[in-house]
Amino acid sequence: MFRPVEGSVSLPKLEEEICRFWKDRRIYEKSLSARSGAEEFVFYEGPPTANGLPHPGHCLTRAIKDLFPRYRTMRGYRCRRKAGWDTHGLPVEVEVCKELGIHSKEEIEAYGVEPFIHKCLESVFRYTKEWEQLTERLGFWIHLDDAYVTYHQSYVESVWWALKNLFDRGLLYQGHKIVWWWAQGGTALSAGEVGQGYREVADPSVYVRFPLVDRPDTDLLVWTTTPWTLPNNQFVAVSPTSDYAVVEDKTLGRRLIMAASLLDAIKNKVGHEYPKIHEIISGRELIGRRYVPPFDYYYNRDGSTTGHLRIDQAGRATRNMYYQNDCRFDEDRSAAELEEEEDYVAWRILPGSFVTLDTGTGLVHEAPAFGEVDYDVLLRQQSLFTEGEGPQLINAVAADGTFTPEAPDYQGRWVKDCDRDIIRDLKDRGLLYHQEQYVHDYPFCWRAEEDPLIQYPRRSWFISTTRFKEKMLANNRRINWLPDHIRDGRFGNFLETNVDWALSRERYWGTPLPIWVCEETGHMEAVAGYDELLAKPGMRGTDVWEKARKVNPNLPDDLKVHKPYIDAITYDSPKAPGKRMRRVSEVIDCWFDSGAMPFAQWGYPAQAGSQTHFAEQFPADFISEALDQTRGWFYSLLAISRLLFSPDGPDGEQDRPEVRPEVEYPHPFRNCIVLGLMLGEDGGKMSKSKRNYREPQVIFDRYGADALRWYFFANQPPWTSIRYSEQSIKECIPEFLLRLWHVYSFFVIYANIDGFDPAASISGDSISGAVGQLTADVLATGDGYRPVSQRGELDRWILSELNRNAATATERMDAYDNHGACGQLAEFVDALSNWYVRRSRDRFWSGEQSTDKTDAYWTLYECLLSTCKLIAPFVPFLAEAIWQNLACEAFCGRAIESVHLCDYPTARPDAIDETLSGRMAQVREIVSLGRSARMGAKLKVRQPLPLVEVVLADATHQPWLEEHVGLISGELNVKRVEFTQKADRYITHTVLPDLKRLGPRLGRRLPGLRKLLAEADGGKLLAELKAEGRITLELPDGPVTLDSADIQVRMQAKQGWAAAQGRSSVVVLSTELSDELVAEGLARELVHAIQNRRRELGCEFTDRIAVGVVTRSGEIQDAMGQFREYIMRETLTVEIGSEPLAGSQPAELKLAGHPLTLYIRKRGQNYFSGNCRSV
RNA sequence: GGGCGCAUAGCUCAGUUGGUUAGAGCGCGUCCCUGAUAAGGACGAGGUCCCAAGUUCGAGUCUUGGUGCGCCCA
Repeated sequence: MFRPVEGSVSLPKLEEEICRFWKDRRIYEKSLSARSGAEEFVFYEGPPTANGLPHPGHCLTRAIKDLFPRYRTMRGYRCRRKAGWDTHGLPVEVEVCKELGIHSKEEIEAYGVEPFIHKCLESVFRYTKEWEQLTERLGFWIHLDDAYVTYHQSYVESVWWALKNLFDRGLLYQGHKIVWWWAQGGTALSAGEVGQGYREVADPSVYVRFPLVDRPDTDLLVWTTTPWTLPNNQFVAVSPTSDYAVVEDKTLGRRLIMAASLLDAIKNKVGHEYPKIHEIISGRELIGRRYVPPFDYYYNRDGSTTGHLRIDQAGRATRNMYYQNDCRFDEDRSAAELEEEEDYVAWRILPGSFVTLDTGTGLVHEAPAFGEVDYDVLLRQQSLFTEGEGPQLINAVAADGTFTPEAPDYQGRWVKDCDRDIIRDLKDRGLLYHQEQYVHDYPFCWRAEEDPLIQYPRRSWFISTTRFKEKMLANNRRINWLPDHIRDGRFGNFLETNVDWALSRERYWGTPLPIWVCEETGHMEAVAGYDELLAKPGMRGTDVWEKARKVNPNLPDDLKVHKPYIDAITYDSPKAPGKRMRRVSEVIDCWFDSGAMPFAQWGYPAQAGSQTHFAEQFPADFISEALDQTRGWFYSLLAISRLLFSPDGPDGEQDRPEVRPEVEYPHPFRNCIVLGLMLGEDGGKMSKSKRNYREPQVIFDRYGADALRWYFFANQPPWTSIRYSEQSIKECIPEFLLRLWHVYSFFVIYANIDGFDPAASISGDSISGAVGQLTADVLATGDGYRPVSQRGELDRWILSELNRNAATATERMDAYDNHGACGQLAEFVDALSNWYVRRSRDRFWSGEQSTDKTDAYWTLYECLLSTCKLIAPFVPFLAEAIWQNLACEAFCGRAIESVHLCDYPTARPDAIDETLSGRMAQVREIVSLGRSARMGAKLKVRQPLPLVEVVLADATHQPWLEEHVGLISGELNVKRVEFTQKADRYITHTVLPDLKRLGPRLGRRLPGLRKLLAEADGGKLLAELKAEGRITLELPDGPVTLDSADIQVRMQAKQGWAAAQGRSSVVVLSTELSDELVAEGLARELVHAIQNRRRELGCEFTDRIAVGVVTRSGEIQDAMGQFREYIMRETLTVEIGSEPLAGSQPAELKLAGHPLTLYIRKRGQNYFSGNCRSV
């Protein structure tokens, strides 16, 4: 006996029970231990931050992260899943600041760094409980107890190890980074914060003359909207591919150079006459020309300074780089001359691909200190000179936003306030050509609304990633990205434009940058561990941590490697006796933390066992996150891995520290599913305040986790940006989950009625009686189990479908295509429910215990068991629920205790019968057409018809079909099915060309042939083809000969028949009704009415009834007479009469227009026993 | 401004190497079934495959341009 299945199932309730079951029985752990020694399938968890509540997007990520490990485990791999938490970073600090009602760094320092990071720590784990609950409820199996945590000492030390490696190899260096700077607050703002503060403002827009050095009568006309940056001018950039005009300004009496296309616009603005254009020259020709900048603070000193140019490997001096690959070389110089080759360091014209010609003059003022693009220009220039001889960054502005003594005229004044005076000064000196207001968006501090931000250089630490660009690209090319356009698109492009990784952050809550500097000499050392630090000579400062610990004994030990405690630790400088080594103040970008997880999750290399763990779990086979991680985690993983774990370093690296393991590309991940972003129900961004999505917990409570999972997996490929839809989640239930559930419930009902009990006859192994996974081999030992080849067509067909689907689902899942796999599974469940069970119902109802019936049970049982396994990775709860009943409970614990410990079903090729699939598809088409024809003729299925005639386009399967007309006649309620070849009375034939074949052969003659065939008499052509084996058609440009493979025949039903046409057949109904057929139809109507009444009266399946039908209709009386037994059998009627029944409520009805009164009375159940159908 | 992606039925989405009649679910309409039953099923209506040009015998599919939307970066 199987445990009876409740008809209306509450999936959420069921799932919660299964959650408990998995936990109690430690099924996840068992799924791992069962695979000990097996090949590893390596999964990396990208660590989420638990300082906010999880939303539906996180559910998608976590669902996908669960699916493939589950699947691979069932496929025989061992897949460890270590959870992780990202704990550092600015977002955490911002949350805490919000909480404390503070904002600036000064306020944080006033509050105290120590209590501040305690708050950060608290905040990071605020929602851990919610995250863990969600993880478990969603069925995401992962080791939460064993999670790696980025602030833990072992993790931090692992990150330090990596940084020390980079530092010692010269790949970690200090440089400048241009940031959006809030001068009044003394802090840089993150991109997100800057984005919030844009406002439209009017700034001065000035056109300034920069005289050329070699042509003192000619000026560059330069445009800028930040006059205050002019004292720091270092270069002028032009567009090398555009034309520039040299014009005479009559009013001024000088020549001006400006973009040719802007000439008119400028002339109109200024109102000057330009009587003559002297010359049109390309921007390229301007490059290298020197000019005199408007302020001489630096020019006085360095205006004539030159530096040696760098000699490249080909022995060429490179100067004035136009573009990356478009340099000017001095080819005809000798080596000695090249060594001497020099150029002026600054105040030259340079190429700039960023120069646009929509506004301004086409000549752009460059002040590298105050613009990111400008700064890149400086870096590029520096790279052209021998180390140390190129242009240096000049900066006459202090961090508080005031001019330094280097600009004595404006010293001590806020830069923006100086705009007016600078303009006046230019005017006085005659350099100002034109001035106006320029309205544009400019960022302000989101906290102090009156403070404009400025771009400003800050000392910062960088990792030399650009030196690995080609190597990262090579690695990237080997990664299997899904969708694959990420590889060469978004991610590849990002790598192509790689800039050195700005690693340091002037913040508080993060992994401290492990670099100690000598206070005297500036000598620097990287430290890879806390113990290493303690062992340094003259180490002092651990007392700060010890004191804190005494005050608060609950402080986690891990905090000691964080600010402010780590900052207190100093040691003796090896370079200057008596001086101290002190840590730099910065923490690092938290993306470095998460990108280090492949090794840092194990505390590699210091932690015991980490070497082995790392070697076994690197690289990952599979990772998945959403698209927004392209420049985040995906990049940090790849960059760090490439810098550390490949044998070849950057060009020129020598004596590189040994690192193991060194791994072939791709690493650190081989397959990566990039998930689409999830939108709210309204198509907008998901937002808590807009309430445009339903919280995951509500979804779990209403529909369950399987519904949500199936919605994610089956509705679209995972990289689609989906619009989250509660309705769609809900619909997954009837479309898939409930459909399967009903098949399962149907099986259990009838198996119990018929006493189908596989456990009774399957003994399992001789000692324990274990039956394991109840594979087909095990089932084959059961009573009455017959080889599939001996069973009927329907059974063979569904088992063929089962195996076909197992094969395809496996193939799809191996290719990381969950959407394709789900399509297959849904199709199978549909076939099982809507064709196999539907067409087999009679077999299960039949009274006697026949072989055919037993076959049906074994077939359906096997299908259900295999389906459980097939769907287990997708909808683990439903799969488990069915498995528990059909396998575990039925076999009283002799079966394997969870479906998730089973092997994924593999297809048995011998069970797949493609021919049978094709035939059954044809049967289903015929039935569908038959129904369509019935609809057209308004003949309901209850009315039996004498005959249906089927015209097949291709008679190959006809003999088989003739043997299986029962499927058709049963479904269509017709007495006879005939296949006819002489179908001319019903149909006309159209002959169509096979385009795929004829297209290449006929080319442009094809349209002519198509026209000819469309107009021809199809029947005649076919007759000719049959007689001759080919047909020849006369086209205007010559004859064309076609054989049977060149054409396709389409049939069309003629008017006047109850017919319907499909791709391969036409179905014609015979609509002549004999009296007997009409009577039978009436009998079925009566059965229908009685059954309805039974339901209304609340009869059980097995209840027997007495029926009274009172009617004056002779037709109904006749039908009752003729089909008395049929009616009684179908409705479990033990007495039927034409009189009212005492004590029963009469029901007034109309049957096909005939009025009648129906009386029904329940009878005792003890008349019969056993199967209610076997009357 | 640059990069990437998306645009197919009222809605949410599929659409395999270009091929004859572009599909599914929901919703809608008509109906069937009523012993899987607070389910299930069939049939039908509904499409300028965003627009334009090109390649081709043939384009939802390939190319180019445009429009709209999204994301990332400036």
